[in-house]
Formats: sequence, structure tokens, C-alpha cells
Amino acid sequence: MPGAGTKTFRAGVTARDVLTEMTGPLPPEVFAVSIDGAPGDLGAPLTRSATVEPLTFASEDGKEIYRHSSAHILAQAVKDVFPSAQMTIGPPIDDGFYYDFSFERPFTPGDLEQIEARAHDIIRENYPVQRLEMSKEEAVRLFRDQGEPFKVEIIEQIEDTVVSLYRQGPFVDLCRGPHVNSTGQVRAFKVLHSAGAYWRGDERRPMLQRIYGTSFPTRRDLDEHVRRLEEMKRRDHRKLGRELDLFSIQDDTGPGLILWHPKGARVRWLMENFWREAHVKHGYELVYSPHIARHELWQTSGHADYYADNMFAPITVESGEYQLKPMNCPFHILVYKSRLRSYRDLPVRYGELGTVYRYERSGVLHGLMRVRGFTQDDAHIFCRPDQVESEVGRVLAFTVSVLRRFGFTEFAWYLSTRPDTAVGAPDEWDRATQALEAALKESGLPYRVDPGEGVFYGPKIDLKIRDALGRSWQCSTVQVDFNNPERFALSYIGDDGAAHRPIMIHRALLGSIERFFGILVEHYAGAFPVWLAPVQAVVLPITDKQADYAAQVRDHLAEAGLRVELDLRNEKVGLKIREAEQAKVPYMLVVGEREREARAVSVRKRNGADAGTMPVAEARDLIQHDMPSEPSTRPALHP
RNA sequence: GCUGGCGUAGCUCAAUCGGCAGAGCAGCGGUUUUGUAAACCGCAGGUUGGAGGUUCGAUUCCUCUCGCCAGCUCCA
Repeated sequence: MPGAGTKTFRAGVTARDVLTEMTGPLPPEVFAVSIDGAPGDLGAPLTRSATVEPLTFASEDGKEIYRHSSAHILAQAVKDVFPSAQMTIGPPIDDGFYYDFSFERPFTPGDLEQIEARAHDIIRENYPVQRLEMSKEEAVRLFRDQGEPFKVEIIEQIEDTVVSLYRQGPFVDLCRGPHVNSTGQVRAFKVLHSAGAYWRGDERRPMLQRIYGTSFPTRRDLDEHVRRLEEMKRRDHRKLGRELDLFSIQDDTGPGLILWHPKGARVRWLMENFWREAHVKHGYELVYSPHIARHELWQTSGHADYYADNMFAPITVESGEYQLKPMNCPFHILVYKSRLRSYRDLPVRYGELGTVYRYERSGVLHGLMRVRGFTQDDAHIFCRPDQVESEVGRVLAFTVSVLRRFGFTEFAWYLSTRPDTAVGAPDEWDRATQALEAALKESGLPYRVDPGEGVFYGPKIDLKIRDALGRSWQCSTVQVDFNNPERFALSYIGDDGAAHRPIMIHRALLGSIERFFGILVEHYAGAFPVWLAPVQAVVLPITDKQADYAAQVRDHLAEAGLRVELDLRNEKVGLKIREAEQAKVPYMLVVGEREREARAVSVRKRNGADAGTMPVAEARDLIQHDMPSEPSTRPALHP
């Protein structure tokens, strides 16, 4: 940093003065500072020696301040346009900010336009942003006078005796801060949309009107972000699912239940074949279990009590009540229990693509991402306590290799520790948590600890993957379970001849096949990699004089195991290409008179790339080399 | 589940103030034998999500209901 160094100032000097003194006039993009690592206002007075650094939008802290100030500008604009709207809260969020208002009706698109126009004025007017401090009583009086009951409620819950407020022009809001130096420092500002939200997220409390917006340091960054939002829309798996004829969800079937069409089903079985082969290679045994079971089984497992809200109602049959399964674990446990186990047998690894049904509230259903019937790529590992670490290590390596195969290379790992309400002895928890942590360390994977976020029955590791648009999705999870071995009285005979309790590890790599498929559709924008493409190549004869030859080409490739189609329609090749492009077929093999005479094909790759004319065998090799050569997955921890 | 918005042909969308429901694409029939992202002509396609109500008359207004969308909440 230019001007880095140490200098002595009089107490009470502002951060701005310190920076100016040491590095010269502040560049306009600096709108706040970090003081010993904590974000602060440019105008913050310094009372003791500290390290002062400029903050810009480039840092996470800076981005939050910028968006938080943007939310204040939004609130000021709303109050100007609709003085009767009451303010509540307005925090920054991942890609922007929102502000919740209590208002007599929902905001219309026209309202939002007016609000945005007013916000632009406020930015242009460039009000200085000023921090004020006052006693709680004074602040309560101020907001009560201004008719802001929600602000009063917030202040009354603050424990400090003094609260801070920020003023910009005539507008004042309660806020911890920090904020930008003046409203003009927010450059590119956009109101996005509005939706209802409850005060404090509680549906028994008043419905508020939330306005979402976003802001960036330059118009270009904002445009880029808007383009990204449009790209997300373009890739929406619900839209592509219909356009590519992959799946449907129909009213006649019911919400949250998926119909897999032939093309989608083909991708699914390719995913599943790979999954099964990879699991067998990694020492798993595959099992199958029924979709319903006696309700008593779910009482034993505990689901009937703690998971009841997510279960479909039991089905009454002559011999009692049966329950549609929301989980696979009890079945795998019963397979384990079907005979006596020796310590030599462990670990036992059971895997299943198990379809489960869960009652999800109607408002939360979303395409393939949140459904009522889905297939978990589930497995349960029964092992000795001393095997937990190595088993978890194996799972981590396996997970990475499988996800890489599907095209994901960026991972974020999370270790969740003991929550407040938990079963199992604390020292058991400590040992298991240490085993998980050791496995992460051993694997060389960077991870974050989420304290208290574990499941009640044991600690867990979660993995989030980043997709092509930079969004992250949680798919994989590895969970240690102390509870079920206890509930089902699982045991194995140790080398001492006595019975011992095994530890159970639940794990899913893809999470749900449906959801993971949806993520793949969006990640690839429907253009699946060749190994997953429902149709890998289409043969396009130019006239029906090449029909016989085109059929030979098709047969040749099909015999080599490729998924190939033949387009014999009486249409111009331009149309056939257009439709193959729209279907995102990776290879188009055009055959006209020239190709027929030369026993060749003209290869066009999807997105227009011309790969030239070549013999059929060469085209076959070209396509085959565009796929991973075998389904095996070697551990590949380091991307 | 809650709040708001929206349901018109297979898809994308029109239809003034309550006055005969329409287009493009897809489909079907024909013509065309075609060289790297849309040939031409014609035909057919609808209980306007469903039920009820107001009205001489409802896609349009009202009630209920089902579904979808954006959020909230939830997410072992």
C-alpha cells in the first residue's frame, strides 16, 4: 500500500485525515476504512493507535457497507415517494440488498419505477452521510415522532444505552453502520423487484413489503450483473426441461412429482450407471429396499416423532399401518441386522439409489430442486469407532472424484459441530468431531467450522459446489450417527468376543438425483457433456439420395456404442442443423454426395465449430475421445 | 402453509369499456431434393385451469377451488 508506515496523530483525528495525511488525497472509490480489521466510517474518530486501511467495493466488508448504504438510499426514496410507508429493516444480501416496509398495499412495478427514479436523484444530490449518537430514549422519541413504530420496537430491544443513527439530507435511519461517506458514492443503483415478507420472519406478525435492489461501483458491473440474472433465467432447468423434452411436472400427477421423459431418463440412467459402477469399485455393496414399511419401523427409528411433519400420512392395511418412506436408513440398518456381524466384517458399506417421499409445504416446491418424491444417492457405512476417520477420508476422496466427473471443480467444505439439543455422550461427540476434522486435514481440504450446526444425532461434513454461474449448491453430506445404532441395538462381535456398538455414517454425494440433474442442466445450460448427452450425434443427409449411406453411418456409430440418431426428414440441411443445435446435440454429421462417394462425414460440433470432413471411423474416434475413457474414478482430492 | 401476482391452442403470446377468441412456432396434408441455425401453399387446432354467481351477454366482474411464479416460513 503506498504510504504504508507508522505515524503519530492527535487523539480524535478522523480515519479520513490519517489516510489523506499518509497517502495523499483519497481516490473516489474509497468510501470507508478498516480500523484494526473492523470496518468503520471515513469520519470515525481515532482515539488510540490503530492500523487504518482504506475500504472499497473490492472487499467483502466494503461490499456490505456499499449495499447497506444503498438500502438506506432506497428507504429514503420510498419515504419521499410514499411518506406513509413505515421503515423496518434493510440489510445487504449476497447480490444486493433489500428493505422491508409496512405499507397499505403491495408496491406495483410503477411504484418501483418512481422509487428508483427518486433514488437516482438522491444519489445525484450527493448528501453527506453523517453518524449521530443519542440515548435510546431520545432515539425512541425521534422515531415515535416520525411515525416509525417498527424502529421504536427495534431500539427498545437494543441493550446499549446509546444508539447510533445515520443522517443523509433530511433522512435519518437507525443503524449500527458504517456507511459510505456520501450518497453520491453509490454509483450504479437498481431496484429489482418486490415481494411480501413477514416482520421478523414470523407469519403471525404483520406482512411487510420487501423491495430488492442491487448496486455496483460502475454501470458496467451492474449491467454485467443484470446479464447474469438473465443468463440464470435462460438456463432455468424448468424452461430447458420443457424445451429439451427432459421431464415434466403435471397437474394430473400432482405437485412435486416428476415425470421423466425419454431424453431426461436417458441422462438419468447414465448418471446412475456411472454411480453404481463407481460405488462397486469403491467397496460398496448395492441394496434395494421397499417404498413403504410398517409404521412401527419409523417409531423405532424415531422418524415418526421428530420427522412427522415431513412424512406423508400412514396407509392403513389389514395388518396395520404402513408408512411411505422419507429415508432409506432404517432399511439398510435392517440388512445389517439380518445376521451376526464380526469386527472382521467391518466396515460394511451399503449403497442405494433410494426413492423417498417427503411432504413439503406447497409454497416451497420448485422444479426439480425441491420436490415431494426424489431419489437419494444414499449409503450407510457401519464401522468400528476406530474406523470412522479412515472411512470419512475415503468418502471425501470418493465425493471429489465423482463431482469432478460431473464437471464441478470448486468446492467449499463445512464441518458442523454439536448443536444444543443432541443425543450421545459429549466425549463421543468429541471423538467423532475430531475424526471428521482429522479426515478433512488428512485430505488437505480447506474447510470452515459451523459451530452447533450438526444434526442432533452426530456431527457432519457438508460440501458445496460452485456452478458455471458461480452459484453454490449443497449436495454432498457425510453424517456420523450415534442415535440409530442405539435405537436399533446394532452390534458386532469384537476380537474380545463381546458385543460392541458400531458407528453409522450416512452419506450422499449428489444428494438427490432429481436436484443434481437440475443443477447439471443449469450448469451446462442444457448442453450436457458428451458422456451424458441423451443424443451424442445426429446424421444429417442432404437429400434422400444419401439415405442409405446415412443409415450405414448411423449403424456404424451405434455399433460402437454411441447414441446416434438419423434425420431422414424431407427438409433442408439448414433446418436439420438448426434443430440439432437447439437440441444441443454435440455432434452433427452431414452427409451429401461428396461424403457418400468418399465414405466420409462432414463433422460439425455444437455451437458451430466445423471439425472438417473425415472418414466415419475417424469421426467415431473423435466422439469417443470426447468422453472419459472408463467409468472408474480414482481419488482426486486436489482439483 | 402465508402474502402478492398469474392461469387463453402442444409452446410463446394477443383480444379497447362486459359484445362472434386471434397470431407466430409446433402438428397434419401437399409442393419442393435441398450443403452447415428456419423453403412454399393449405388444413386443423379452444368447455379461455375447474365449480358456482352477477348479467340479455363473462376470457373480461364477484366467490370458492386447483395449479404455477416471486418471496416469507420451513429444510434431519
